[in-house]
Amino acid sequence: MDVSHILAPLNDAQRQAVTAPLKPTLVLAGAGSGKTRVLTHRVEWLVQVEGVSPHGILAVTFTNKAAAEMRHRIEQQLGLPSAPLWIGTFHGVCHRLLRMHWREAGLPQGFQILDGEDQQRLIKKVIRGLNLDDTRWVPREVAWFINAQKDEGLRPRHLKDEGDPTRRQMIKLYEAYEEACRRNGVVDFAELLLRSYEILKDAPGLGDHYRSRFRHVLVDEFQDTNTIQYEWMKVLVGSASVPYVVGDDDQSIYRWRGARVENLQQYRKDFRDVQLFRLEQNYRSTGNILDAANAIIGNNSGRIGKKLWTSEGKGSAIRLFRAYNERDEAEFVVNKIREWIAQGGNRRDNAILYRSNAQSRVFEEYLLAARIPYRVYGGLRFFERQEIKDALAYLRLISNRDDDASFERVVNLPTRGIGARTLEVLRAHSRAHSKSMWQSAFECNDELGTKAASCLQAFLTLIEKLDAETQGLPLHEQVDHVIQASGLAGHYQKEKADKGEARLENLEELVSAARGFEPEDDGMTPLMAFLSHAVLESGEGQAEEWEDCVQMMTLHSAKGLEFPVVFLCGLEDGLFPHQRSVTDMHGLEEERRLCYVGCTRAMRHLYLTYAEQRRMHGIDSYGAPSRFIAEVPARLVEEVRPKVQVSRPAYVPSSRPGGGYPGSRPNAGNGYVGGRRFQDDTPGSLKLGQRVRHAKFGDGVVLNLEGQGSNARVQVNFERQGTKWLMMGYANLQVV
DNA sequence: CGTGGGCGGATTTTT
DNA sequence: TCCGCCCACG
Repeated sequence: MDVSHILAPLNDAQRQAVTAPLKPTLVLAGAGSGKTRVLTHRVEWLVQVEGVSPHGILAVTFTNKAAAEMRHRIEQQLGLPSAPLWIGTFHGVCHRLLRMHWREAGLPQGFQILDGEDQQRLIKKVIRGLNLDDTRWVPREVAWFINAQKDEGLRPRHLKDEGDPTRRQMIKLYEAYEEACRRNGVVDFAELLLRSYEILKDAPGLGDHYRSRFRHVLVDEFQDTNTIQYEWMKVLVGSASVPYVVGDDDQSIYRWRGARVENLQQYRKDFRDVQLFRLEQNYRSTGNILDAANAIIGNNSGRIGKKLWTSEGKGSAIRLFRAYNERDEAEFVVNKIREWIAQGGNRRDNAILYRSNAQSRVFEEYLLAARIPYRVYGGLRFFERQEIKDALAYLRLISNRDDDASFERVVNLPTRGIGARTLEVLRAHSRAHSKSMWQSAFECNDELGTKAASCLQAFLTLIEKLDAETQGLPLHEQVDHVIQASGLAGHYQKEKADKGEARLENLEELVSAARGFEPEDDGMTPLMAFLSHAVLESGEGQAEEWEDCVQMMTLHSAKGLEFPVVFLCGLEDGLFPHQRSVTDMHGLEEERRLCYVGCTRAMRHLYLTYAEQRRMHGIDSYGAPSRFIAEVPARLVEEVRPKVQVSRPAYVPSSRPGGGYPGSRPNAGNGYVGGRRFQDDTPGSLKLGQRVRHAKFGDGVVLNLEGQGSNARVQVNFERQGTKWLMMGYANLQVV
């Protein structure tokens, strides 16, 4: 058989991985090394060369995007529909299993899925139901606890309070929450995995069935798997199937939400004789960028080990910009983007990456002022919008009357005279009798006033009516009818002009989404399938405009993407690495991986920027440059300072007093210090080298002075706090 | 029942 | 500083 078309587009390492013998495999795939290509070609290889039936292949990813991409590429390569293959996210695949085996899973046939927000609402309800103070028992934290347990595969019965009263209460809340979910016929995201794992493990015959069906299980982004995902995979692979996992320990950035890089190593122990392949040739970035990334990540311990290289050239230097403050930083970035566009580049070639969302605002302001279109990733997604969730709540109530979250959401939307008092009665009743709000609504009439009772009955009738009226209609007409007849459309029509209009447009968009929705085979009604789809795939870019925009996002959301020009911003200790991550080594190393991820997004140009002063949460802070800056070899870095005419070389040898930054490794020797213009008219009585005292920062030595009058600034190397720029007017420095 | 002002809290995010 | 939530008022 001629297999050249499978192998031709691959480099040597990729070819080894694609054609690997049929036994447990680990492909260590560096950033930009053609990971997806290897996965899809492996599938092709299995089918066309090894004669594996597509029916026997399962491929799992983390995001819908990755799953869609994989499906698309496999269809293209194989030239046939990928339907017989199971390709999906962990959650998607587990969901499918639970739909098919709802009986074994002990779920109602029409069970629905809670998204994070729904989950938190329900938890809040549970907290209040137990008469607990929800400032002491914060729903967010309780949700965190519960999810963390589920991610570890733990049920309340597995947990011990260890004599800790807080923990004991948390466990009780977990139990009560499980009970509430059962009553409402809902499952949260973590539950999809855990429940699915449990039935594969315990339901008679089920595990065997799937183990003999899926002889090949491929897992993408393996470094992001958490405990339950790994256990799930193991139970599915069993002893006879062939696992093929692809990942990169250096790109593990989700430890904080339960991901365990150790799973890579664990995998090598749990499966005997795992063959390891390394993909190290990078097709994305220039040599300098890779050298920088390699150097940074080299400071981490316990890596499996990998070094990216490219056959292309070195490319331009990595540009470092020291800004006075966050506005200066934004101005610099926007100017560089302007230049790029002026030279004929696309706006979308530019990505502004930052550690935390709060940083985006300043960039937005400057881009707005410069009239450069931009797009901020990670806002509310389509199916998470208020009006969409309202409409979905009606639809969910139609499919499952016991869904309390949905009930409470729309029972009085639009206003129909059902107030807090009425709801309190219902809640009390449903708590006391372990019934859903819907059931309680039928049984509470004598506990309510006649008016309240009749309003409530009207709502119940409305839902029944909507259900009856939409029976047999095509999905999009069902959606449309519910939006209209529930009064939602009218409600939003009344809202203030542009806001209400936007909401109505979104509701129309929801109808279009329903029109374009193609339900899968499984025994679900189209409506149920659509509702699950809405939760599981919250609709990144539902109404995505194909506009040429500057891209802005956190480092986390940048993973997997690439851009010709990358601005890695806010490189200050405390911000990146984040204050809350530097206390332990694991945290710091994860921040470093994040930095590595950021750098490796860049194809041609990488800018690193930091601000000496940054206003955040209304307070000015002075952060030292990120320690990661010092980890980039000096020979790769070129300092940019467009605001000041540099009349002397930017590099000042270490003879300079206090050179280097606190937190940087000794002898990192980067040439980014110095070079600032000295003023002839030194403000006040301060002189270079002068010892001064600051109320907060303590004693230090004046390194640099610049500006005049109210703009005068002084750089001081404090003994304890390191080097900082201060405004002369506010610093109130005393000469020692 | 809806809104406005006061209060507290503010990494990172997918499903 | 800014956003979201809660409560008090109209």
